[in-house]
Amino acid sequence: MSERPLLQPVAAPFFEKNTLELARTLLGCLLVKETEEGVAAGFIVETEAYMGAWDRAAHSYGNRRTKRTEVMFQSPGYVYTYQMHTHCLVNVVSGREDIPEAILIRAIEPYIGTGLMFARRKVKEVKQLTNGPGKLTKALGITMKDYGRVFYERPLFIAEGFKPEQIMTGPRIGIDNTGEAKHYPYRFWVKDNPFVSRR
DNA sequence: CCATTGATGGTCT
DNA sequence: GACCATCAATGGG
Repeated sequence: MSERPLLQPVAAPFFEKNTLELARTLLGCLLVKETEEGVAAGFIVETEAYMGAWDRAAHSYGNRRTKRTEVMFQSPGYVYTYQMHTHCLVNVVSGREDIPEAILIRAIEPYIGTGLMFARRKVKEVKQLTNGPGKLTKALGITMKDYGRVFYERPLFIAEGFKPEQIMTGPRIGIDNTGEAKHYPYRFWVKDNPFVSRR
């Protein structure tokens, strides 16, 4: 009998894809966080691509390099966390080194550690646990301390999941003041999944 | 069910 | 001091 752990991180080359392709590929994959409290994981069901230097909605627009965006210039697979108001949001760094692209994880479907998620979120309905980018980080225990980790190693990693039947595409959420970029169809989600943040 | 609004704190100029 | 890749509470249909 195999004693291999149930959840195994993907290998680093998994992230070596065109950013828009990776944003689609991440749908259905597991996002896993291991802490002292236990393991929590969910299937990614909604993502948004941020296309770096020429995308006005990206933090790295114009190759802007600051303490916050620094990790976006790393090789693909790095963890980019940043704070929005009182919430921590998590991104997968994409694009080769010095190409500052990233993919925001906007929603997951709880799979493992639902009890732990409820303890962290204090909501009543399962749906409310992880149907938004600030909600899922709190449910999984992802914080600014995860900035600069890599998604192909523990304790915060991507693992294989399911293959979505149908993927939907549309404009990104909450980026009204970015001119042309507002209309780019860089948001991806699993069709009819109840945990997608908006329909 | 949906739309609106106020609270919120770190980052960057 | 402005700007947000948000959330939860509220009030109406």
